[in-house]
Amino acid sequence: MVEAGTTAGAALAEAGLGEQQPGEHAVIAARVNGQLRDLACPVEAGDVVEPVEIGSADGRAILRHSTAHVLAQAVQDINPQAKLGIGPPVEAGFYYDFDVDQPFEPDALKAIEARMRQIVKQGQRFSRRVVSEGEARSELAGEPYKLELIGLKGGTVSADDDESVEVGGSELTIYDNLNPGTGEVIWKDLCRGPHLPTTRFIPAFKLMRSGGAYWRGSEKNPQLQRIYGTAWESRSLQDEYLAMLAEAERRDHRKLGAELDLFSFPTEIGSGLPVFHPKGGIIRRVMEDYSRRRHEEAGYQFVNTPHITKGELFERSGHLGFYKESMFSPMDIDGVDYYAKPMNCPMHVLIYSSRGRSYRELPLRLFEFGTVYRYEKSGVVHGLTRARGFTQDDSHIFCSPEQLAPELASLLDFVVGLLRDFGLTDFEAELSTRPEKYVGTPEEWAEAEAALKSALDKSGLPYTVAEGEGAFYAPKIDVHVKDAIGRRWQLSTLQVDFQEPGRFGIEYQAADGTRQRPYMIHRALFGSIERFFGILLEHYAGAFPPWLAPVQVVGIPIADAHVPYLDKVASLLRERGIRVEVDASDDRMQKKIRSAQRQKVPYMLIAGDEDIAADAVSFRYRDGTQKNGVSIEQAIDEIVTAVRERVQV
RNA sequence: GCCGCCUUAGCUCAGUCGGUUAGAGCGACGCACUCGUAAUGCGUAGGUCAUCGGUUCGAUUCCGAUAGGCGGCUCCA
Repeated sequence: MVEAGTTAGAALAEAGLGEQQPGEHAVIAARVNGQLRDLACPVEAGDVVEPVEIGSADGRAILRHSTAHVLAQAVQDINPQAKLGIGPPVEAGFYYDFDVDQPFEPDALKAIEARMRQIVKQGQRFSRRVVSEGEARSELAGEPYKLELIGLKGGTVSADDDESVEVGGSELTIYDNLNPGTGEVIWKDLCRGPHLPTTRFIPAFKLMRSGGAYWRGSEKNPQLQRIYGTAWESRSLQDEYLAMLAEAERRDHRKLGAELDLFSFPTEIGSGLPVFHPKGGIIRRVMEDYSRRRHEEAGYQFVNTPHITKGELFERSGHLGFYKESMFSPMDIDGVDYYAKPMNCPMHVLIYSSRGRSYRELPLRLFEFGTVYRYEKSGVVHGLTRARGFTQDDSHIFCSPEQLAPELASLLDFVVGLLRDFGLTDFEAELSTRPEKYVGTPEEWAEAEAALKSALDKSGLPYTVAEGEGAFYAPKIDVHVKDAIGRRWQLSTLQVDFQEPGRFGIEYQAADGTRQRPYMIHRALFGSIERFFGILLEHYAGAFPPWLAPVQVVGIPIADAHVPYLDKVASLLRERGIRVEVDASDDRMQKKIRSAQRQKVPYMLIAGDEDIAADAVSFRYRDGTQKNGVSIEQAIDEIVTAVRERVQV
């Protein structure tokens, strides 16, 4: 509670709430009656004023937003012709869009960054000024995009849009950047604010990259040039962030895939169409085998369907109506259009309807590793995570209405259990509910959403609700995982479908003799095998746990004479199902260790005279530790157990 | 699909302001060495400088198109 006639900053200072000096813990803004405000904002008697530290979520957003202004000023300094788009804070940074004649080149970013450092050093003051629409229009006459935003104000711009940082408040405001000595206006921008007190409050920032971006996010609009940057409350936190990015680059599955000889994308085959090499093939086969076994145990029945089909099938399912753009062009077979399938579900529905079905058969769970082809636009193809041909671990479950809730609950349990077995531990779910455009009745939706929600509640998974984000035919649960370096990936999806059973007119005969329409649940667990493979590869940085490692053991002889002994150990391991190689090349032993280490082989078994004399081997693990003189029997047991238990070592 | 950048040996990368024999390291192969926990030495092979077209006396180098890749945007049923 404060007195009248002062500012938020002064009120906080008087109350001894935080340091208003540049630095890692600086108070850089205030929350006045719950609203974020500049420290220079006047306050009234009775207002509740709270400090906003630069390191808080709000504080970082303000820091990054202010840094975006510094970027824009620097760009216009260097190129006065540049027109301003928008410049909001985003996750871990900020961007600013510009309309420029020449796109930015890497060297240009360096020059802009240098100019930004000068501006930061100068300590320009951010000063807020309320303007009328007419004033704003005349002051910003040279900024066509800003004028467009002014025209939109109160129209389509919602508080969630990036554009709201320019015009999101209840009144139009311009922020002037003032010379700290003379008070002269150096630069100005239409902006909602709030901002840092001065540019000196920016402790660390860096420009990251540039690229094209459609004005207001629509490909119908002209393309602007966007510059991305990041900013942090301290140099060390920025360094940490940059180190995380470097680590992500080190783990890039496209890079590891080539280094470890797992898969490739031959140009001759086509963009987005991977081939798996023997080592990648082993990992993939182990993944599939394990998944297959678990599905069998859970009561799934395995089916197989072809890769191409008459267009009629996808007309009936609705895909050709809604998703034709994402399908490969048809091929003409005897005068009929055939398509590569983008989804497996219509074929599974046909298996269901191949004969009459009884309620006694439900829930009927059909499962297939079904390869699908989707025409992804050329600019979006990305390694294994966004391919044009990939294999879904796809399942469709047909059940009666009363089976829906329990089936969903056990499905969710099954999904998470299997993901855990692959070493993922951090899950989050998202429930997407009825969108504006939907099919079916509100009652059906409410029932399905309630079933999904109760499944989530039972699972104990943390989840968020995404209102209106469901597919037009179904609400859904998406399961997200966090990987070893904290990145979130969307994997599994569960959808309750009202649409397709009706389109195909499928039925079952109920206990009372009536014909009923089953519910259908779509469920992909890995999503796509390829994508999941890529995610696991990055999660483990290529160092797969023994059960998944393509080569589980490498035998390394001290000298050639020890090769036969290791061959004998290897054949014992092979009998136990272990994938083992003996390195009989004429490299020196140190080199062999280095090679095995670089291939991220979980176990190196080394043998020389001492080991042979003791009927033993010596372990070297991936972390460089060693265990010498282990009896052959114990060594085999240790390895076999680790593989069976699916532990990481 | 759109904007920008890139493509030289299996991989990572030098290099050529347009000039005749395009280099290195790693990897592969061969020979010697027979070694106790992350690179032994020597040698050999390997390139239509992505593809096609243009400019030029001459193009890996400059220009254009195509393919593929990378970073963004849009998209991701």
